[in-house]
Amino acid sequence: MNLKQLSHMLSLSQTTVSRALNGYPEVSEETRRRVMDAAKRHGYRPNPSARRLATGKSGMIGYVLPTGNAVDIDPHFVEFLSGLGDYARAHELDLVLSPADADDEETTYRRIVANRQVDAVYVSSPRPADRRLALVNTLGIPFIVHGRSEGFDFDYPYLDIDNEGAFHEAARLLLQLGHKRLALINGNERETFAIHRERGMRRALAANGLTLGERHIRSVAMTEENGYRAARRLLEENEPPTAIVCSSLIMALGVVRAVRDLGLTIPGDLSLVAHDDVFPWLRPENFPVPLSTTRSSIRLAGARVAERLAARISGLEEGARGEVWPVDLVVRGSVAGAPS
Amino acid sequence: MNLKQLSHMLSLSQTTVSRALNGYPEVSEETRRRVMDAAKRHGYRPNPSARRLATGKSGMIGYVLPTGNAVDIDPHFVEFLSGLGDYARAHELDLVLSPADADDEETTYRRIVANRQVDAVYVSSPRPADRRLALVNTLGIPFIVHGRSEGFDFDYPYLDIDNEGAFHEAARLLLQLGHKRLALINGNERETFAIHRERGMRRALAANGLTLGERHIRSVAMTEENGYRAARRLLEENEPPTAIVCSSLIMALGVVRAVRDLGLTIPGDLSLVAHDDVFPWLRPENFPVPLSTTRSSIRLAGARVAERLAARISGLEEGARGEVWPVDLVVRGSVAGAPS
DNA sequence: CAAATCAGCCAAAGCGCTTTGGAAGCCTCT
DNA sequence: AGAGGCTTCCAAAGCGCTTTGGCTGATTTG
Repeated sequence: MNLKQLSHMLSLSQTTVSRALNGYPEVSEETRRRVMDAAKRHGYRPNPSARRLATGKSGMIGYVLPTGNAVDIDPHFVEFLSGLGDYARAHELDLVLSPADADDEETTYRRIVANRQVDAVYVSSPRPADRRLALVNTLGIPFIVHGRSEGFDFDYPYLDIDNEGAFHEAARLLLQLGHKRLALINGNERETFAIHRERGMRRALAANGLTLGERHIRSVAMTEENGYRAARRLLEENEPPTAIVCSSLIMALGVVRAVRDLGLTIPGDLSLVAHDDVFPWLRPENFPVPLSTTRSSIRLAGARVAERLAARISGLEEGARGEVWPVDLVVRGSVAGAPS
Repeated sequence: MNLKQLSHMLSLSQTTVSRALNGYPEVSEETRRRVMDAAKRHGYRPNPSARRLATGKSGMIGYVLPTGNAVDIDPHFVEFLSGLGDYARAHELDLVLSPADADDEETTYRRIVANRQVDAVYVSSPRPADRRLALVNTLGIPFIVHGRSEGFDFDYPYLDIDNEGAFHEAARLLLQLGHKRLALINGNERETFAIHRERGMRRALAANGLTLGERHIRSVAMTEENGYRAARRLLEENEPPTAIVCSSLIMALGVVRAVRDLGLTIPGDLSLVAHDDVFPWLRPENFPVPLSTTRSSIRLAGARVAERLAARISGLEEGARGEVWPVDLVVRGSVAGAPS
């Protein structure tokens, strides 16, 4: 059932039917009703390919997926996706994943924009002065950044959580408990979120006249193994930290294992706080010692990004609005006063 | 730069240029070379929307993503996706995720097929007599199932691992070590993979004149918490199992925690084997006691599914070919002889 | 009362590609 | 020399939508 057939049944022109369906004003209310009715009854659905060719709009949002042998998509992605899907489902938006060589995403961005394959894109895990942002900004496709970049002379729309504030609060709590030697096990130091977290922690320390020594900060990919290694290195030093803040629950698993291996205890010998993106399959309250966390649901962020993308596509949202979500600090058993 | 302009520059018809580019025989080699050359030089890329409208082919593969508030996409998905991306990138295939209400995926399947949005789809986590299979089979779109279903009167193309064989081997090993009371912590019992695993284990037990009691099998969603709860229930019984086989590494985390909480040890009091889908962020060799596993890379499966989908789209693969991958049994420190 | 306005509809021209149904030119064969 | 067969190209008809530029008849305006 296509437009031609439908308009023929109604003894109307394709023009009128099309306009009736798309809510244009130059069609009488009665006619519109007739058309809408017939369309529903016959299950008419405009062919998206044809519509796309005519309008250039695809009804899909895009994401350039970095891939490669050495590239692992991390599990945060799937939670974000869940949220995105929650919103997209309700609005019949589809998501297009365009796999790209992790070393050359630019070509792929250019392709999907030139081909008008998607109406908008989102960019995630940005770095300072991330070239992808500059690119999508000049390409002129609606976009939203999940996270933030820095060092640009233009503004851009984003959704981020207050990573600096979160880690500032976490560190402040530990300091109040009397800890003097804090350490940070961070994510990839080239990503902005990691920079912000470090900054928040340094700020808290500075306020107490302390600093974060070079040796007390580790930046690694967020795996259990890396968490373990980082923790061992830290804890086997001369003056080991009495508190660790850690950028992910998965790394925290490794930290807990290291602590055990060394015959230490949490929170007796070490206080631990980790960031929790709220995975359904791994919860901080179920750690051997319930884990204190800075918590922010990445899934909710996904839904919000989808919502804003939809708004930008339809012109409801404009400009470079940035949105920063506060982060909860949830205190559980893994923190205690500094050992004397 | 579109076809019209290009053909104009070359003083050729659009027909000829199109045919030259698409490798049709009715064009002289010299002309083809000229055309190819000019196309490359001017960076001509056919507009996919137009091509799609004309041919009905989209160059994309589809996946219907079940969503909903109570629905969690599990982290296996992202690993599978990585593999799929690895292949798709090299072949300029895009992936379309169509979020659907988890209770009604059918509507979405019908939509993407009717709209010709994708050239092929894959279906994952099938259940016995899964309606999605019957649907895509009758809808006539090329597809591949990741996993298997059962109870149909038709065959279908799939890629699966030998879940039954894997768990049979795992159980056999434990039996050889003298264990008599085995337990299974399985995934959702309604999915075929879980059924196969249970079957494999029962077969090994039966060969030794043993059975898997109702109380010694748990089927739950694969989270750390569920692993913990299942293990506690099992281990707090009168005659607790001396060995557990577990369907995922994430649940195994919970099992390990339960064992610790109860003051037991691995492998002294309990031998443990788990299935490992090969996550980069959580490795069995890094468990407190290195974990024995049945191992199969879900990422490689993703790449293979993409490859076969591409083959089916281009007509290179036909029929209902099923492919079953063997699973490695990797023995590490978490298994030992049964306690006396 | 003629002119101007307006609501409501339509025919046709795109969008950029593929594919059908020739046609021209050149050989070969009888 | 004419018929038949290749090779190589082309014009034009789609694919199914949106949108431009009218056209008609009824209503308002000066």
